[in-house]
Amino acid sequence: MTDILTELGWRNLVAQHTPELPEELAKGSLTLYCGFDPTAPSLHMGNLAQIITMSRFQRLGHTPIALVGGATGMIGDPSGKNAERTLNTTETIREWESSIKAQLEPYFDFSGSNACIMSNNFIWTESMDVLTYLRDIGKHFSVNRMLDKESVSARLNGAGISYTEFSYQILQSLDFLELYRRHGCTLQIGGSDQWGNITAGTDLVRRVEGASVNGLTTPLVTKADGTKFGKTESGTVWLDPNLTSPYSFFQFWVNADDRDVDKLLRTFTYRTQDEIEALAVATAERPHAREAQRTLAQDVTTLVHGAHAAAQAEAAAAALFGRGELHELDAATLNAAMSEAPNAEVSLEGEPITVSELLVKCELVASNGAGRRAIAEGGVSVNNVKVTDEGATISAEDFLHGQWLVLRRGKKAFGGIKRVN
RNA sequence: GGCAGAUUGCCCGAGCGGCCAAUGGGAGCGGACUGUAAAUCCGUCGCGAAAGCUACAGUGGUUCGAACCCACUAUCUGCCA
Repeated sequence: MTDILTELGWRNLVAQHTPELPEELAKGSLTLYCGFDPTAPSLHMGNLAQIITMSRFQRLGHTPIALVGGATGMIGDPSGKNAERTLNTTETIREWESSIKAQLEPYFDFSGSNACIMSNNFIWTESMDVLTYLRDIGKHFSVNRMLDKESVSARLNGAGISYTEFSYQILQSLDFLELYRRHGCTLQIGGSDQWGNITAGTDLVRRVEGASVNGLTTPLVTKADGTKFGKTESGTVWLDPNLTSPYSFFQFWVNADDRDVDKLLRTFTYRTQDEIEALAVATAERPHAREAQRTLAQDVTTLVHGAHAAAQAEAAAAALFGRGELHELDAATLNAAMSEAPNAEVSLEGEPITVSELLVKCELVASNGAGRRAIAEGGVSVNNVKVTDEGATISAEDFLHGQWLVLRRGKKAFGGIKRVN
């Protein structure tokens, strides 16, 4: 069986690890954890990278603990933030907590000898009193060392930091200690921005329990063009299908830059080294075929949204971007494809409706004026036929199979208009 | 606490009584070129079909007329305590 460090190594997924980690791993399977704070209603791409990393450990026999940060999420991690965060209300956090817990579950195996454990740091912090916190935990932290952490020092030289956020590293360290005591957890993983918090935890466990525990971080996923990974023009790419549709999710991966696709395959898929190297060759030799991007999109969409949704998203993309005539699509395929794309319903009664109004309806443009402009620029087509008249209207005959109108803006943005009468 | 300065459209940043919906850059969007890529070039970029409307931190004022002048409020930044 491959060992995990070799596996993570060829995938370029190791940024840093504690020196004793290889030795510890050589002894056999261990229990590890990664925390997910409820700072939003859904997890996103950055979290997915950690989830997958953890599941790679589980596949190789280690026991993962998925920790929901019900407590830490109430404090706010200063790492990577240049200003104090606004605290969310307790009710909001409790809500996000449960949706994130549900979101994490499908990625892990909850049976067998190394079944995944779900936990929540709220369990051990909720009833802890201030004096216990200060005497039993706080006593082990040197403020001098806390100030040295990058996440804190950056803020001291900038916008400042509240005592609340300053304490974040203590709470996260407490998690490691509790998980060590409760489940024998000896490894924490996270993104490279978590290194400071992780080592704070290994220090605490050493001081309190005299035990040697480890940390490992993965490199932050970056993009070749310097923009932030996991974002599109319309914002964060979420794992929740209600926030980011499976179609958009699929498109996000299909559109990956050639320069990034190899790294993304290594990070986000379970493909073997041979497969990924073959895809890199394919990209170099036949870039227009986009085999690597297609594989990536297919794999990750299947992982997150299931095989059915992935197939639908791909079929929709094939229908919309394909060379084939839209008129030749059968009703079922068309219906499936259109349901995936942003769509709106329209009634043909009353005033004839203009194409630019329809563009607004399915949110392809921000305003009527922008719609007319887009048409004037030659960037709009209905059923793959370019619209030339700014004031163009549509009629019953335009609807494919009597029910769908395929709106396209530019090359990549599609929208469906469904006739309801 | 005192003194000085700042606050402009998604972001940065000009404008400093009429010619300002506001120069420039970035992002975004469209087109050409392509491979649902990158780079490049061109165009576009408050709302409205238009008349016009809403905007230059907020509120009030001066003026025929204000993003620009005045007062107060809020926030931020320096300098002095």
